[in-house]
Amino acid sequence: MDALFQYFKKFNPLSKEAEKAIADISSIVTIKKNKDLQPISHTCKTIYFMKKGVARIYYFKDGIDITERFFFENSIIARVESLFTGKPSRKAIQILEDAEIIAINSTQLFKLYNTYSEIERLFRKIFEAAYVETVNRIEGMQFHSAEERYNALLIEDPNVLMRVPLKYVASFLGITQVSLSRIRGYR
Amino acid sequence: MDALFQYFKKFNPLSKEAEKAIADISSIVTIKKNKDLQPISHTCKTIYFMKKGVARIYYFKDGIDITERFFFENSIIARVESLFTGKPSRKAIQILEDAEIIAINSTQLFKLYNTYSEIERLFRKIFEAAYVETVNRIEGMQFHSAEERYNALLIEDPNVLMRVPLKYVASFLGITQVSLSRIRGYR
DNA sequence: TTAATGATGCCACCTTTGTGAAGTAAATCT
DNA sequence: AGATTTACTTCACAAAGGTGGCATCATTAA
Repeated sequence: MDALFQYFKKFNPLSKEAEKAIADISSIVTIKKNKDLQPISHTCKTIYFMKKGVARIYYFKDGIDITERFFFENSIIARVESLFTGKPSRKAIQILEDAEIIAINSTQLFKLYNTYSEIERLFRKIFEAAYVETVNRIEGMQFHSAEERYNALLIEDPNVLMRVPLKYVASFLGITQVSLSRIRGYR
Repeated sequence: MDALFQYFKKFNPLSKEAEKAIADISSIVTIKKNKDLQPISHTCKTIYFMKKGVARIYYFKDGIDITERFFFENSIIARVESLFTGKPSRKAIQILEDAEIIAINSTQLFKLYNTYSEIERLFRKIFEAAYVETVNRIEGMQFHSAEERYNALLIEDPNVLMRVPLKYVASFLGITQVSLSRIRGYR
């Protein structure tokens, strides 16, 4: 649980009581490669913290598997389009490397917001930062060729290319596996 | 100011005092078409509410003007990648139709978060909703042809095509003006 | 260990989109 | 109103990326 509180400190330090309140509504999940942590069409009621392992959020568009994004150690995993709307998600979370994950019950967490405004503030800041990342990603997608997007990934997040099958990387970049292979071939 | 509080009600109703506190740090701006409400490379310290008019966020990539998104009546305008990080923004806000805008001083607003947790909650919810919209937009960009993206825009946000010059729509869709013209030609 | 499956790379061919150039229409400015 | 700029469209050509097929190598399962 310590890794989680260390992570929180970067956003908003918590009192001991607040940490305990979060610990009380959390549990540790270990899950094997290729399993779905959460399946498609379930409503997201859990916020996850990746202690160890790799995961991705994916969905199907016209029958094709598309990766929305990847998650590595020390990051928060959530399908926000379900978590914040209460609607079922069309997306699933899949484990790509045997993982150890902390699961926080979001229904209870949101109740804690009423008692501990420091917790509400913490998660406000966490999701503000995630929002900024997402806005920046749109910029990357809007006017760059596949090759430029690949090279950017190579520099900014080499983890992805070392720990994740290329077929998932391709759809993440918005291209087919063939195009990705072609681009990598340019060397 | 009333339009703003009406808008807030959809997210988190405020007490009269909280409304007054926000009114005290806000001002009304009227600004003409084609003017920049905020220029590139300024750090964003204002959250805007569009009462009347149209605006866009844009930036330059390799010397080319790219539109990130549009804003119409009854929406919050902010360059979050600057607002939430304190860094200067590479983006500007430009007015596309004579506008009447409410400007909220964000430095003072963030201070109000300490006194009025209802205000912190309100803006948490506003930006959570904006975050969800942004995540959904990535989905639209990841695996659709330019023609599909155009048709989706035609259905979901016809305002854009009726009130905004096509050259701005093109870069918003991630294509050139020539491609957009070609697609529209298919009729 | 062998079979089966999955991941990757590569080829030929075709479709979509970008580029540069040019023309027309509409808006804006004295 | 006339001049100038801006918006939009079109064309011919080039480049990028998708499709279907197939070969190879690595991983997993029996």
